[in-house]
Amino acid sequence: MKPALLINQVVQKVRAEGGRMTAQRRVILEALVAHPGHPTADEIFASVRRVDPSINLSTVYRTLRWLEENGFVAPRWFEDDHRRERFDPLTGTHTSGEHFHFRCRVCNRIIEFDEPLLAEVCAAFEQRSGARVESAALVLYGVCARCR
Amino acid sequence: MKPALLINQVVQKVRAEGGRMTAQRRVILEALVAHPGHPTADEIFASVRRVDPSINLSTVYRTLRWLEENGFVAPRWFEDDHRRERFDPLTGTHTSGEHFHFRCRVCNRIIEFDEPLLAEVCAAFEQRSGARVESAALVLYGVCARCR
DNA sequence: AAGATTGATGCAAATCGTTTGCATTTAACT
DNA sequence: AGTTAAATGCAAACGATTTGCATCAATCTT
Ligand SMILES: [Mn+2]
Ligand SMILES: [Mn+2]
Ligand SMILES: [Zn+2]
Ligand SMILES: [Zn+2]
Repeated sequence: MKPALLINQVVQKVRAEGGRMTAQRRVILEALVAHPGHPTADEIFASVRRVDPSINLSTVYRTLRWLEENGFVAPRWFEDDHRRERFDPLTGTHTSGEHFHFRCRVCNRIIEFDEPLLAEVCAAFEQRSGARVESAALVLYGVCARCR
Repeated sequence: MKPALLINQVVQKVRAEGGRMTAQRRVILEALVAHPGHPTADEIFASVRRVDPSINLSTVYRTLRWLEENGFVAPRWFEDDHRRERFDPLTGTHTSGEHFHFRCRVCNRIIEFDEPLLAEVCAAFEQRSGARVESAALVLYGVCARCR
């Protein structure tokens, strides 16, 4: 999905809800999709401020929450600063399905990956425990290829 | 590892560091190992308060941090209240190695499990990406057998 | 056993990321 | 252009955790 398409989708959803497409929402959305990796609210805030210096951090949060509730971004937490929420635009290669993350302890880069084996892990647990597994969060930590 | 043994180990480590084994530390440690699941700081606080009503929450935190730094408990976060830290006493069946968690969305129970397949998931990612994987956090979410 | 030493405690205040209430602005409808 | 209510900016509140500091008490010294 191209960024432009994403914006159109968002416009559509906003209208469908009787909402309004404001300049702030547009700018935040652009900053989000332009951002590599998984930015925090204040990374987006800093980025957006360069375009519109009068924008407020609470607007950034409100917009991100709205995007989250409407399935455009997913919230993520990683063990090192587990307290700071990160936002994962569901617009890249991994749009639709689940995907997983590797975080480099040296450069903090996050690498996304998919892994069919994980479905088997879930299936094995379901069978063993009798539970129904609905979603899975997997984060690997280590040192990325570049940092070795 | 039996709770009593754990306490001895802690005493040993405390002394080795020139620290002091206080009544508070003992009570907190007992509350922690007695607690099923993965308690939060204020669950432990509440539990400890019944034994020693004059104990302070900051003492609970300081003790938990010390236990964490010394490898007696591991910090955990789960997606629903991701902001509240939970403490995992490394004293049960899964003491030494990594283990993983399933969290029931209905009763919030946490089930621990181990899964050899996960080593393969890591190996596959290492090979594909050139990264070195040092640890993995996997949490499954769904509905447990009891709640279905 | 009493005193000295200093690590740990209790308390209150600070911190930090995020949320909320409210007066004001403004997008979208008429 | 005028009306309506959704969204904004601002400041204050929030909740979990941390910190500074005076006091207490576990362990060491005598
Ligand atoms: Mn991602
Ligand atoms: Mn556990
Ligand atoms: Zn790296
Ligand atoms: Zn359940």
